Amino acid sequence: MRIIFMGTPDFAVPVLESLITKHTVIAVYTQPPRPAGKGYHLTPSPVHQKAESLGIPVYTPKSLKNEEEQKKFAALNADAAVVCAYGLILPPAVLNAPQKGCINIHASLLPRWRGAAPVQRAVEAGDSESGVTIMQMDIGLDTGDMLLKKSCPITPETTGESLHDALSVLGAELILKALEENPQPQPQPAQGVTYAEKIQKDESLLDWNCSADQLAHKIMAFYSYPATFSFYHGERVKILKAHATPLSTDQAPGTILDSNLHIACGNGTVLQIDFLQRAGKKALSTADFMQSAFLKIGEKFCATN
RNA sequence: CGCGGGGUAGAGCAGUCCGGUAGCUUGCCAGGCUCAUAACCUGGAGGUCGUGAGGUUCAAAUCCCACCCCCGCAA
Repeated sequence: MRIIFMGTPDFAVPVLESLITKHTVIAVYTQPPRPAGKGYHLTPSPVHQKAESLGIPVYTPKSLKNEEEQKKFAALNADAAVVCAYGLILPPAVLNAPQKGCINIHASLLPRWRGAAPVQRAVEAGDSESGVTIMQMDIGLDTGDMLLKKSCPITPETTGESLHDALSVLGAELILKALEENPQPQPQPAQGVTYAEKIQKDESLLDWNCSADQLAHKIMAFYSYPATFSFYHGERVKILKAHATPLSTDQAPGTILDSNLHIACGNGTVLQIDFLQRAGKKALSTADFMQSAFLKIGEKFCATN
């Protein structure tokens, strides 16, 4: 089939790679290059870079709301458009242009976690499974009829990053299957709808009054990006990985209980930090980190500097 | 030219301002002791101090120059 691919971040790259093995990708739509990285240089998106290296024409409109872009899109005369974490809203004129419409790869088991950050929200909520849904796009936010679905377990070791990578691969497989098998579209259930809000910057700051379970979920969900953090003697420390323990304590939340970095949390629960990083330093395991005398037992992490 | 921190033993760091024997903690090896709450004692191995037959100097981890790499913020 002649396919237009629309995607932007790393997550979408395996999907593009997968598509070109069975189909003709006639154009790639992606977000315009943005300033990024230490030098603040304009950086093309991961999908942009991959498409260029594959010699596929790349389009980077700021919006698809104007008629001119919509005509350009329609003129490509595609059989279908595959959309994966593109980052722009598709107006009806675009949704209806390809013969088979626009097909979306969404990183959750819909209708749970519609929206921007389904991967992190699933881990943060402590879900025991996540997955990928292939759906026929309609005007709503991730409300289209479902074509295929496949689940993937979430364990205490699952991070936002590891789930992201797993679902990315899963999505790349499923989209081929969907295009090949033409499954019957099924409406999403009305029950069980939740929305995955975009991750806000201030969410990364840990509140030690939460339970160890909640904190562990959030810490793992936010790894490796944007990563959670706390303050210790005014210095910013990223808490990268942790797990809840069955222990309990009467120490104040945030207190460092021992050299294994057991930390007192809300309601006397205890969290163990496994992986952390000082500002400007490398990320270290707890064992390595504690070789320096930086953190002292009995002192505490704070939510402010 | 967005702002900033860093590269010294396997790991984590001090030393750099103010040049003068390469230090600390931990890990590792050997021996001792016989121990809970990071066990302890003694001994030992282990380093081109990111790179440059660079510059300055009697002397450079330290001062100057160029380059490479890692990371925090911000996006």
